[in-house]
Amino acid sequence: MARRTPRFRRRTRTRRARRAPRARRRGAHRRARTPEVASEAIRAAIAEILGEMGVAEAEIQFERPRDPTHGDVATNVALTLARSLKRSPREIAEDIAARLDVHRAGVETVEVAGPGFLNFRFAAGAVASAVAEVIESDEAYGRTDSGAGEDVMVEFVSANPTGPLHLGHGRQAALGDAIASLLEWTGWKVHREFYYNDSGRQMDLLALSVRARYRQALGRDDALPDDGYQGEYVKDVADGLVEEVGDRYLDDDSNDALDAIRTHAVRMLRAEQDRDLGEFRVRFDEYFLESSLYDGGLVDETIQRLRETGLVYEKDDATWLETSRFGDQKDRVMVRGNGQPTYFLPDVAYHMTKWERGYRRVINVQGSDHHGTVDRVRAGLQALGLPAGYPEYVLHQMVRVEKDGEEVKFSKRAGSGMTLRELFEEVGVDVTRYFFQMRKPDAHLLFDMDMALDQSDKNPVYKVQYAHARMCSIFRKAGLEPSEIDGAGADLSVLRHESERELIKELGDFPEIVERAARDASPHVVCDYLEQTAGAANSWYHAGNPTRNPELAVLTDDRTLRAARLALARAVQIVLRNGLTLLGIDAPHEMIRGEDGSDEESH
RNA sequence: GCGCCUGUAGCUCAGCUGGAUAGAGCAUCGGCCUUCUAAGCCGACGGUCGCAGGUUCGAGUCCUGCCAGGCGCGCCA
Repeated sequence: MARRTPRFRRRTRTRRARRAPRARRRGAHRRARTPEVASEAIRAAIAEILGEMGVAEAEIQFERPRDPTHGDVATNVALTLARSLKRSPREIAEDIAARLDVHRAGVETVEVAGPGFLNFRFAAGAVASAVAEVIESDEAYGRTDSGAGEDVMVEFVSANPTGPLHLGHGRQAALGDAIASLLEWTGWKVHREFYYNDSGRQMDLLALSVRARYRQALGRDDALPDDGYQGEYVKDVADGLVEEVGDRYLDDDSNDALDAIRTHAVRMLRAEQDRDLGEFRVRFDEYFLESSLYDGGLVDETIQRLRETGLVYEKDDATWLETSRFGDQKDRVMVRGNGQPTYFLPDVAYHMTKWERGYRRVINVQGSDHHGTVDRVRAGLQALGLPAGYPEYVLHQMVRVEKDGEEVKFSKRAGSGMTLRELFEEVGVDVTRYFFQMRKPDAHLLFDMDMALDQSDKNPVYKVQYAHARMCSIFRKAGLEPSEIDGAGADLSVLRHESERELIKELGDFPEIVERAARDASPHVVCDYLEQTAGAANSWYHAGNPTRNPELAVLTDDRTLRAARLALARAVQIVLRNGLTLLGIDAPHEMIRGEDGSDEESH
């Protein structure tokens, strides 16, 4: 299936990004920014009042209260000033509220609440302006330019070509791709890279395993090596070899023959991984081969450069690097007693190329079982003069699959855990991607097959997709293409029902959600947001049931309301679509229930 | 033994640089179909935030110690 996600190459500067300097934007808002203009007016008014009260400088933070009765936006500035002013926060808040010119601050009401919060409520028109902004920005809504076009590399998956991709790789593929997209959406120029460990002992073991299966396939009684690869796929690779070369290597134990077998195996397995990743809709800009480091002399060059630092020493026949000087728990061997380099050395050489290729920011997405290598690699790079925190790491915990309350463990084909393909063929690519993204990387992931196979709104993926499809169904009913709804002539201030206000404020949150998710490399933030927004959209949609509640229906006879509500539906559809697109998940115009558990969608 | 991650409702999880009565989904229970698709909506029930101290006007969030689980501690990758 081709990746339907449009690729936006141009970088867009939103109006908001242009208006607010980056530093202030980061600290200024907590949960929301709706609507920006209004918050800025309040900020200015409060700053002036604080000046009158003798406060030279104070950070005025806004947040969107969880409870709608607390208004549209609130600030805790009185609480933060309590200590320095030696007055109770409540008293300070009362003072500010009394001095505030409500009209000039652009709000309808201000209230002091709780321990000293100032709660503001906007006029309906101010809230609704977010709808116009969403529609106007369309595919660019949610994009910002805080990355300023700088280069960043995201390295992920990086599986050895020794077998099919398993679920850990799948989580990494989904996470890495989403993190890369988040960076693109926030103005970074992203390079997606996959590093292949195609040298070393595991490759030898693979070649020996294939050779054994190859000879078995030709009727010879041969045994797998002790630590050999057990999966069925090794037999497929061996069968492929038989097809290609017949019995050429049946009695040939030479290194040349083994090299040829290894090359064949790597080619086949890489092709299989590429197929799996392609169907999983993950693409890379570059595949970097470990073997190229050796071929290009970079491993030798790296050890040479390390020696020049004076941090290298010989002990027990091996060559060591003083990585403990840079925070590693102990020094590490670079070259073994037998003259072979350990994995550490090409790892350092590889990461050095990232720096030398110009990437001043690199994010490595890896399984947390590799966290032991983090300090080591960083130490090696620091020895060569690179900065201490380079590269950044996103380490994700393991995946567990449960079906009917029981853990699913085995895959005959892989000889171990379930493969990525087995999973997404059963539940669909959209569901698999979403489930891998909906938990923070730090957390263990329980993949609930029962929920994944459910095709109702209980399944969070479908809940979001249904909400999107519902908006599209309104457009169809109205006889309009989505793009025909531009909201231009609509009087949005008529959107004053509580469910509408809440929904609009949700939509206004999206750009900040994307910023935050990108900053924290946390796609799950987007998932949570989409589920919440989809829930608000579904509530609004159902509240407007034309039979039971005709006064809230979108397609009402009142032309003004109809135009405004169509615009809102359009804004909802845009935000849900943008969020899903960002996560690499389809935003179908119509949901069609599949017979076999796989979802079919029409567009 | 040392290091990293995790511990929040029956289950799966949010909770961003400490801020208002700790939130969501699932499950359970109770309402609601002449529909812009009920593949749904509305409501209720449910929590000593692992434990014990500390910092603070204020702690799920920060600090210390302990307990439990996962992962890692190789001249393996």
